[in-house]
Amino acid sequence: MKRITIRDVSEKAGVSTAAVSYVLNGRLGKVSQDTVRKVRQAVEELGYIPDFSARSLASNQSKLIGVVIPQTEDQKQLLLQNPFYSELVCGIEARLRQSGYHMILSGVDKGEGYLDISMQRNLDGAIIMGIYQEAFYEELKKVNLPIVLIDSYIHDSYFHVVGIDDELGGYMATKHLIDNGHANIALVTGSIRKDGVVEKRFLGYKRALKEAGLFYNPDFVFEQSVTYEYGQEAAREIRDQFPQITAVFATSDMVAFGLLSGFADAGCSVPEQVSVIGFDDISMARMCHPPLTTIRQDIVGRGVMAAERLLQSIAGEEESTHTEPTIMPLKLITRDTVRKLN
Amino acid sequence: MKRITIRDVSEKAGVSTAAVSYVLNGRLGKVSQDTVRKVRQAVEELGYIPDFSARSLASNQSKLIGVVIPQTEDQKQLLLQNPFYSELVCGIEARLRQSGYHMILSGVDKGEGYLDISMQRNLDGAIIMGIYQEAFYEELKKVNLPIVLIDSYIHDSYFHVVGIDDELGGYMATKHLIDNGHANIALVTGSIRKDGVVEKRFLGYKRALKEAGLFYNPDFVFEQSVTYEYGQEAAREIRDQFPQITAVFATSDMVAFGLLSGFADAGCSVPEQVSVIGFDDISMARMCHPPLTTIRQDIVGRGVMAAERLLQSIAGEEESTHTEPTIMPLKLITRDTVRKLN
DNA sequence: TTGTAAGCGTTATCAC
DNA sequence: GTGATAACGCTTACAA
Repeated sequence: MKRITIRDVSEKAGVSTAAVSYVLNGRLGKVSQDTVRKVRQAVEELGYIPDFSARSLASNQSKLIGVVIPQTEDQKQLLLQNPFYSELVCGIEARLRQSGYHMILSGVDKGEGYLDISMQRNLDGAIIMGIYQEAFYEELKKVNLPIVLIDSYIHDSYFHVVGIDDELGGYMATKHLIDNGHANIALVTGSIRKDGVVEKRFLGYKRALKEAGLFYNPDFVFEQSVTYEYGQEAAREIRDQFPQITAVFATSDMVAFGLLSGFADAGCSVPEQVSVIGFDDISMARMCHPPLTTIRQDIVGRGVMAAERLLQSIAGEEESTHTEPTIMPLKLITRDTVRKLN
Repeated sequence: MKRITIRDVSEKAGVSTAAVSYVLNGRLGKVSQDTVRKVRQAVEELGYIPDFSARSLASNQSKLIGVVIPQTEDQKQLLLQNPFYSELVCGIEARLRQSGYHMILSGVDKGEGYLDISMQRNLDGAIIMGIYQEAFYEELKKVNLPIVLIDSYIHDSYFHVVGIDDELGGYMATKHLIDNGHANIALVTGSIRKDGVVEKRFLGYKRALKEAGLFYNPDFVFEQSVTYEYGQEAAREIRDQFPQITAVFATSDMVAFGLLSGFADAGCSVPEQVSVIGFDDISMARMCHPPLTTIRQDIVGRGVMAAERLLQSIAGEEESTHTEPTIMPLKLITRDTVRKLN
């Protein structure tokens, strides 16, 4: 298919290439109504499709957004199998497409940074999920690109952040358990890293405990990885070693599923013998058995919001809220895995 | 960050831009060892990063691959929440990145075609998942781009296809049920469209029945949509209207999950009172309760293979197998949802 | 308002 | 081998 260029259009319309470019870019103040009409018609008849590479080269804007998601531990694959990330991506893509942007979805190889791809592709912005080394963020700043961070508590006004109040979420979950009469509450979680989302949820857990006058028992926190398998394992441990535990807060739904399965295998029924509450409300949460009580964050909405903020930033609409993180709401979703005691 | 261009490099190295370009593109036959060394050093010192937009403009290759996945019915969001697609995407991305390609992930809006984006971005190739109208494929051909189709039984040698033997899969699933003593076997599925994967699975179902000398009862096929909700609904109907049914083959794991839940709600236990077999073996299949017996297709592997074939095609390594679909293997995964009768 | 033309960073074609 | 230099398709001063 031979490419139709702006020159072809200009000839057909009997105007200059500049005029065509103006019309195409909506700078309608610079051209007459008549020209607009002629150009539009020529574009239509010729089936003209602009070349974004050329546009990017000339104007330094690519309409391309980089979206980075974490990878599996072996660095071989994206963590897209984790519904949390795929839902986020759904939201992002939907919003971006709506504004004529496209998304380059990728992981970032260990060691290698993101500088290369962002320069190579002339990205207009980026959305970064997950947590990385300090150096990674430093490098990002050098590119001087609008960037939205998701899941990061980095304290740097350079970055836009779309987050949730993880501490509150942890508190809400634990409180719900307490409100239902539970006192011996375990926490099952991925590794608690300083300033990570998990730490915040952990803090919320402790706050709820404290507020209720309950003893915080470090033995009740099971910390390893955010996987289904670890949930299973933790369930086994809990049953074997701490029969007094009547409820557990999993800091991610994925882990909660593992718990459900682990408890079932141990012949311990949920919620009759042990209650479980998750975090995230991924779509699977309502599909598992029994349906999971959890703290919902509107993940897709968060993706949309991230894209939204990025787009705003690109458009230069840096409001006063520029540096303040956007905090998305949280909601307790009561389903069938928490039982009221007594 | 000021951009370092090939010109800066050429000056620093004391050679022409052409020489630099040669070195960068590995046309080492055209330059002396000495030049290569000088260029490499200058690139290193300057931290040169090529501009793919310029490269794309000049050479018509973008190192960009379009990946299309279906959207939700309201056309608002990608169907990435469906683990089948997200796993596929994982495989594709991993393989592409390994070869220095990037992926633009998008849906395609109804009515609108894919011609625009492929021309705009100068895509080097595309991987299309899902099934579309005939016209969509015709349009794709016009772009004259290597294309790999997943999940399509389009009979057109223009396209590369990476598929599975859906008919065989349907047969395997049904046969497994029959081998376990079941005779009244329901089929729960999305809509059976001519030449769609679902139809093939349906055909396999019938073949297994026939081969076993079993009566094919149209009342036993529940055809609507590939969703969890429909699975639930179908379970209810089956229980209410056809108590004689002892096993059901769901043409997708997602539907099978719905069945599991629906049966449980109806107080009908799986596999004691009714057996269920799914299709796909998405990662959730081993996580649900009870773990799902299903037909596994290596979804990630299929994504890798799709990318692989696309890359080959781009490199011009059209082997004799060019036009023949690549068929990925299928495997019965026996877990806990099928019970042996008697 | 409109058109001309100079880039943007590469690649690729030629002479040398 | 090497180095000018003309594309590639578009945007954008600047001039008319």
